[in-house]
Amino acid sequence: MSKSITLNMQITTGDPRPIFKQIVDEIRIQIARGELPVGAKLPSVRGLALQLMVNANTVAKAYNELNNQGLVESRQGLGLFIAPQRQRLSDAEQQQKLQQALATFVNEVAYLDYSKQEVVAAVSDALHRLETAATSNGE
Amino acid sequence: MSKSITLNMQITTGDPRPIFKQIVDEIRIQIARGELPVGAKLPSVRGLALQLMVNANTVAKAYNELNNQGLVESRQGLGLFIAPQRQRLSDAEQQQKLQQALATFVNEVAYLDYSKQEVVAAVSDALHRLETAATSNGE
Amino acid sequence: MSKSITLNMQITTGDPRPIFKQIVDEIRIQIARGELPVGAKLPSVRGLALQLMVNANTVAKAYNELNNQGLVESRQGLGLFIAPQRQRLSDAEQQQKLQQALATFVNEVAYLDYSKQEVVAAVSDALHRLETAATSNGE
Amino acid sequence: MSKSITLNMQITTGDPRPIFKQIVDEIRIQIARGELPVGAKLPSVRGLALQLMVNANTVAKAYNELNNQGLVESRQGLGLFIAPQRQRLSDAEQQQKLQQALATFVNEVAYLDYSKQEVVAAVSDALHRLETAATSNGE
DNA sequence: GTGGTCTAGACCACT
DNA sequence: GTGGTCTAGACCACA
Repeated sequence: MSKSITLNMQITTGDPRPIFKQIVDEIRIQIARGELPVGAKLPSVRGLALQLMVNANTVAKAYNELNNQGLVESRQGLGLFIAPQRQRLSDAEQQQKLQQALATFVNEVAYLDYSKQEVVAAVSDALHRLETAATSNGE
Repeated sequence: MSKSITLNMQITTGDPRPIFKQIVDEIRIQIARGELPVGAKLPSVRGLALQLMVNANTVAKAYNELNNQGLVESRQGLGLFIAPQRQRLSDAEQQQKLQQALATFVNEVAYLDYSKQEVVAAVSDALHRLETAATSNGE
Repeated sequence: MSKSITLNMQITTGDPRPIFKQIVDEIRIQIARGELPVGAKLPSVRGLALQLMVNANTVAKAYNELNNQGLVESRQGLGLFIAPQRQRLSDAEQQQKLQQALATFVNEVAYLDYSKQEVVAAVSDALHRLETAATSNGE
Repeated sequence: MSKSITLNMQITTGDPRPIFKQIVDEIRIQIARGELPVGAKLPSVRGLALQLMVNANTVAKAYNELNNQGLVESRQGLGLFIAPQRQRLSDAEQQQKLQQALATFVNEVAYLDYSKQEVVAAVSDALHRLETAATSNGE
């Protein structure tokens, strides 16, 4: 029996994203960072639901989403496991996702009293914080 | 009687933003760019609803939002007008909006296969395009 | 206000497919046949749930699936609409789906006492029946 | 004591079929091909479980299924043996199995961009490959 | 024990 | 009224 990884994450109630999306995003990021190695077993639906104090269906929905995206694969009766890489998103899709996120962001920020430089700097900062977060709490 | 400005915009159905938000954003941006001068009269709710082919309630909601934010002001029985500048958003509020948008953006982009540099460059580009768009189609 | 199309379909309890999958498949087939024209409005979640005597969440799950696959797009507060075509599945994906279905089928049939000819004839028949079903009840 | 045959097979994790079904199918096919002669002794539950690296209960379930279908028979304390032919499935049952498999297959393929001819050809191919596979690796 | 499906009923944002 | 999300609790197939 292979033991599940423990996910360290938590739900933010102030977050505009629905709970299941927060879970999806967090796991996706941890996979991208390499914190969740291929073949690792995710916590059980019920287990993660308990940990996050969320309904099991909500976790199941998140897991289902990850499954659809090919990031994770379920083995019947055993659980969910991090899937081997294979091209997870085509270049075109990635490009589209980026443009999409970019548009939303710019629309949200355009009318604020910040100069282009200030905004770019803020983005750079935020990305930097994200990268270093991995090393600081990962171990 | 002062004639209403004609708003130069259109609704995108593929857009993840709700319709009323698209309207709010567009007007906000046009104000920020100076395309809508202080004191200018906005189209009537019904007029804009017709022009954009959306429900009148939706336009009303957008106008209401703009009113709450102090960007426009209603004069009894006359319509909505672009409000004079005065500090429209406190520094704290601006800061919060930026952080909020930043978080959403980063969450959306983190797991894509782009380097920090690429993302920052893309943001810079997008902001640049926005600025120059103002001068090119503004007149 | 655009009126919804009425879907003529029904849930089969003997079917090994879960209910939501039956709904997805049926709508997918009707789209493929051209019975549901681009831009047509699907029945509301609650409406179809009533019609099929199924829980609303189940219909919602089916609609969600169709949405993910890009066959349908939701307009906030208005409903679900048949999406314009754009390449819905890459050739490689289609090929893979076919091979997948083929494998399952062959595995199910291989040990039965039918000759290759009989099986092929049966498949041909089944496909033929499917095609003609469109014209007979579609109008 | 008669020595068990060694089964020539392996479990595929990507396969949508549950593991026990993969075992059942594989053995069924090998019987149909005549690779497993009547009276031959199957590996023990534990033995096959070890070989395939799956849970013993899973193998037991597969064996149980084969037993129910009359393809194998257990001799008290000796093990499982390939049963003599006698009519293993009634015509009606065979017919039903075929129709069932057909329906699933057609539902899966109907909305793909393949012509009837292409699908039929693909089926014919797949069946052909199956038959020839028997002679090539059977010895 | 695992995930997957379904029901019932509630709340929310948007139109 | 529309879809989307969440909770609670049930049942099923699989390992």
